[in-house]
Amino acid sequence: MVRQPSINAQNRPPLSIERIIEAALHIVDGQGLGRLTMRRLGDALEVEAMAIYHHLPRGKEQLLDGLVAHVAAAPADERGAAGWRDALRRWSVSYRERLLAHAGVLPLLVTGRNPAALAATTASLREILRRGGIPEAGAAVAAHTLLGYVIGHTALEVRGRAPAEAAEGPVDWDARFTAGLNLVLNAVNPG
Amino acid sequence: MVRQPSINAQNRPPLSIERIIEAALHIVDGQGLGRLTMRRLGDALEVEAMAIYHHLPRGKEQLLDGLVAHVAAAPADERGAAGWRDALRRWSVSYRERLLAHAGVLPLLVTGRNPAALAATTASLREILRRGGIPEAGAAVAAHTLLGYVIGHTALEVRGRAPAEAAEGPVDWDARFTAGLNLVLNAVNPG
DNA sequence: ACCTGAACACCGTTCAAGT
DNA sequence: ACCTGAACACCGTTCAAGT
Repeated sequence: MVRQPSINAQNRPPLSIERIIEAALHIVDGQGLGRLTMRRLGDALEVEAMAIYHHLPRGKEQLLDGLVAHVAAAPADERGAAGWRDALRRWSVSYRERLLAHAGVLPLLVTGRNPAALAATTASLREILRRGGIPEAGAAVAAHTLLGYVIGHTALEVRGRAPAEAAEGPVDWDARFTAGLNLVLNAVNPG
Repeated sequence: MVRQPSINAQNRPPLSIERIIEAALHIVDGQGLGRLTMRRLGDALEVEAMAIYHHLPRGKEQLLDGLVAHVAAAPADERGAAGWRDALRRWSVSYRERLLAHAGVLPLLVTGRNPAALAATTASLREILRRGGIPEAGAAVAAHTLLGYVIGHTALEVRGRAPAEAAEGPVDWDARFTAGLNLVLNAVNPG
């Protein structure tokens, strides 16, 4: 008699850290961070939850670290920038877009978790500033000021898009971000 | 025979929302957000966990909303400010101090949760700007730019204070914050 | 090497009951 | 009115076992 392997086991791509992170991000984007559980993640991957531990020995902590790395550390897009000032602008715009696209992981970003991921982000900003000839001390301040603004303003947007911004009417958040970005870019690089 | 009420029930201050929030904040500050559970909170209040629901019918959601309100919405200290520009500075410094003192609730701040709390915060900033004679449109941008910077930079600090900021040596975060704040304040109010 | 199944110690929350 | 105790449906994780 020919062996008949179990239906689910055949021709399935093997589990990998990449596929796990991808599936987790999909759950967070679609249902929120609170609904990301190991069991649900296992379901999404058509696997028992416990199989995940074989690839992420540190369990859920490692999973969340991976989400932070995936969202925060990937290089922001600055293609086609006209000079380094424009590169700063494009970098900020595309970094904000990614944060908004994965707003569910924002709470993980403001934790001590995975500090290396954000170090990589600031490093890429400092590289742009270095190209502009900004001295090292000023570049360190400029990078944190700009990144701080982008992250903080995005956080305000996430809260502001929720109902009941009593103080003012509905806000055009894209325009608001751009206006603030202009102020910060001018401050970081006057003249 | 004289009635003997149970030992625990006598002369205990009755549970109140204020005492509950206070105890919850104490747990978060001391042990982190992840260790704030209804059962542990009950222990801290010398009460069964289920008693808390009598005061917070919406349960843990309402508890977290209360933490956000307590940390984010309280007015920042600007006493003794020499003019409104100095008031903006003092406001920012004291708001950052409070965020750092309760860094464990930062993740709750970057959620859609309790948007009214942050609306109150921006309103207090706009009041200072109004006193400075800044026109309404500019004040709206300035308030979000400044608050965005303060929140975002504080988030960077929380991550940066964790080990392994590979790119640069140990950072003087107080000085870094002040330097960036100077840039932003200048941008928000040139001249 | 990779995955499963049962088990353990926890969660948040409901609900009937006590005082 | 305020709190308790038992119960329910879930968690993350360990560990022995399967293939």
